[in-house]
Amino acid sequence: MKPVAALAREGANEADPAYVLEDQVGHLLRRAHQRHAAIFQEMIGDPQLTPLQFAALIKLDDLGEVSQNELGRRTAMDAATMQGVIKRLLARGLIDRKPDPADRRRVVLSLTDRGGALIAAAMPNGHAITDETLGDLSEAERRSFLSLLKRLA
Amino acid sequence: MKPVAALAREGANEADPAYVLEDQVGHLLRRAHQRHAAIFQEMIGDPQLTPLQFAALIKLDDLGEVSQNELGRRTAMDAATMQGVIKRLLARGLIDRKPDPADRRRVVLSLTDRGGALIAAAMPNGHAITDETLGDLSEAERRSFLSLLKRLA
DNA sequence: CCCCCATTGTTTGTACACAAACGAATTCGC
DNA sequence: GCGAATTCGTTTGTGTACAAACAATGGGGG
Repeated sequence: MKPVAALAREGANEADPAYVLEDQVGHLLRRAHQRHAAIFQEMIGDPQLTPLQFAALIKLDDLGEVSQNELGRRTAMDAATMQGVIKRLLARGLIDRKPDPADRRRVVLSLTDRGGALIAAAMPNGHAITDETLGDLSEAERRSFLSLLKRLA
Repeated sequence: MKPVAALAREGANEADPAYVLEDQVGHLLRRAHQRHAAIFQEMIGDPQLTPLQFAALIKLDDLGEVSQNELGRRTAMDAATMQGVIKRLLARGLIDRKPDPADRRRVVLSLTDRGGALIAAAMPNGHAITDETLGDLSEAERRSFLSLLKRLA
């Protein structure tokens, strides 16, 4: 069968643009994200630590004590995803968890000493990962790219 | 405990840059990708069709008959991920699958009529999704962003 | 011709990602 | 106060994403 894309280009409406997978934002975002994840895993220094876990630890360090949902909002993870991340961080003793006396629905999360030590050690790697991900872009290109990317995110 | 980030800023090395999660490429890529996935699901027109499945169908239409691994390479999916995608497309009767007579390790994939009809119907939505994802960027900004993003992917 | 090596597709295990539904607790409107 | 709506954390189910190990097949070099 002849490609639909080709048929469309021959069809009545000559304005039908071709759909080239490699040019679609979604596909490019997915690939760039994949590449970043690979770089992260290679450079973060702790094979068990994932990008989401690192993000959660960083934000926890930033905020001090927070509830689980609040931390999820700050790191752009939904509540169900947060479950798994928190479970694994607890299992490794990187965070603590206690009930909130003022609101019995909530749990309060905080960084343990181990967690603090881990992010202190990993933070330079985090910068290196960002640098490596940006690849061969110049300083001006990096600023421009990040500023545009922020408007999409 | 005081944030490690703050400690670093007070520490011996004043050049230690702050690690602001919201400014990291990885985090922004992840959020942009999430947003795109949400837009895709809302606008593609078929609630069952995912971005990966659509990409596989498009590439299959493009290439005609291909092996599973080859299709995976062209769509940036690894072999294990491809398994699941192919299984679901087969279950919906959107693609066909037959052994390659010339190489008994391979299976040859091809689009069914149903699959062809689906992508013909969905392709305009695909363009609309790309447009929506790019949001309020101007034409010049879109070109610039896509060109930079390609260099990262 | 045969052994080594690469490739193909599969399975298993771990980790995101989100919808949907849930019970429990809190807050808000009146 | 008090009933409705909201929020919190959890579970289940589906779908990426990839490492690692596997059997079967194919190709190439000696």
